[in-house]
Amino acid sequence: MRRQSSTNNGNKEVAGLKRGPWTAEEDEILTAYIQKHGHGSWSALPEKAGLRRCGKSCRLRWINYLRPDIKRGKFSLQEEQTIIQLHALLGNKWSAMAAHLPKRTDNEIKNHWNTHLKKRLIKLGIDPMTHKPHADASASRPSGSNLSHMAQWESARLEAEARLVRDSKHVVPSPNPVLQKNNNHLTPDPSGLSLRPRCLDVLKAWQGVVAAMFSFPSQELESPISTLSYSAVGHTASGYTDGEMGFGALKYVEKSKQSQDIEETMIECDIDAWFADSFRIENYENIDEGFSNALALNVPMVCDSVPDLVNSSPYHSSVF
DNA sequence: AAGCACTCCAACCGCTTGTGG
DNA sequence: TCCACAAGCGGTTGGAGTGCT
Repeated sequence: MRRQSSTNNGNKEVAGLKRGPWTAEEDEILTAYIQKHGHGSWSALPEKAGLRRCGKSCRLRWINYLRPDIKRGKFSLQEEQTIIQLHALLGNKWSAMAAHLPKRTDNEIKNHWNTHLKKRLIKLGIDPMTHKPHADASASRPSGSNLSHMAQWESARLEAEARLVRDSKHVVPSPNPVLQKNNNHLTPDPSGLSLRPRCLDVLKAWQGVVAAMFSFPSQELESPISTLSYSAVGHTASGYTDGEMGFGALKYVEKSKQSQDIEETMIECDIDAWFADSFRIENYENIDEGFSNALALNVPMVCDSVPDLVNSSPYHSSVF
């Protein structure tokens, strides 16, 4: 099943090192060793643990498969929504996205994007890279206006990433020795057990922008498949009254459990409808500009405020 | 049942980045 | 500053699984 390079013999051994699929026995050995000793130096681990694998392979196996805090299986609707939002903001920064999706690995998110979400967007005529309708992209020569928006967007993104890098250097050292060495990285700790890195609060900015875009009456917002209904609250024409980029300007009201259950079933059956509903063409042109503005307004970039996007508040965004 | 086409994802590779001497 | 090594990251792909004819 596994990839075979031209320089090896598939699942056979090269220089005494085994490659290819992991056996249950190998998994057991690796898991037992890490649980007892921690991974320490990955390059030294295989020999210490008695595995005939390279350290890199052990690391990948642990991070992407064996870690006890990994959630496996089907992605929920909320998770998919989050991934799409994050991808629109971050691009192919899978590890950064994984930091916002608890218990999901960058590899898993990447795979899900490439095999499911990307295809659905394409199917709906949305460019998965720009997150804009293909009607715009198909022109292949963006208008001056679009170029301007794209430039603003990219500029804002680069600025945000630079800020992220700066902020990440001030992470409080973790008491976990495993974390200390890597505490200035964007990714979760290698053992994947505790650290949620300081990270860009991009989603909050995004949600603020989206909230601003969808300031029309609630019935227009409501997706036929949404599990929530929204109502504009405290949102004035001149700005936001709650002091947080309009993020709190929309309140969502949970429907009855019964109707929620029914609609969750509908979601399973009509995911494409959700996509279509989520990407209203008429509003798309404003997203990039709005996000730039959000950054210009100095939206607080405190990661801790979004510690757990999926679990803490499933439906932040009025888009979704 | 057999053959084919397609999907999905675990695992690899190569490059980049961080760290220590 | 330079170099070597380790770790992290994103892109890619082989092959098992599944569905269709």
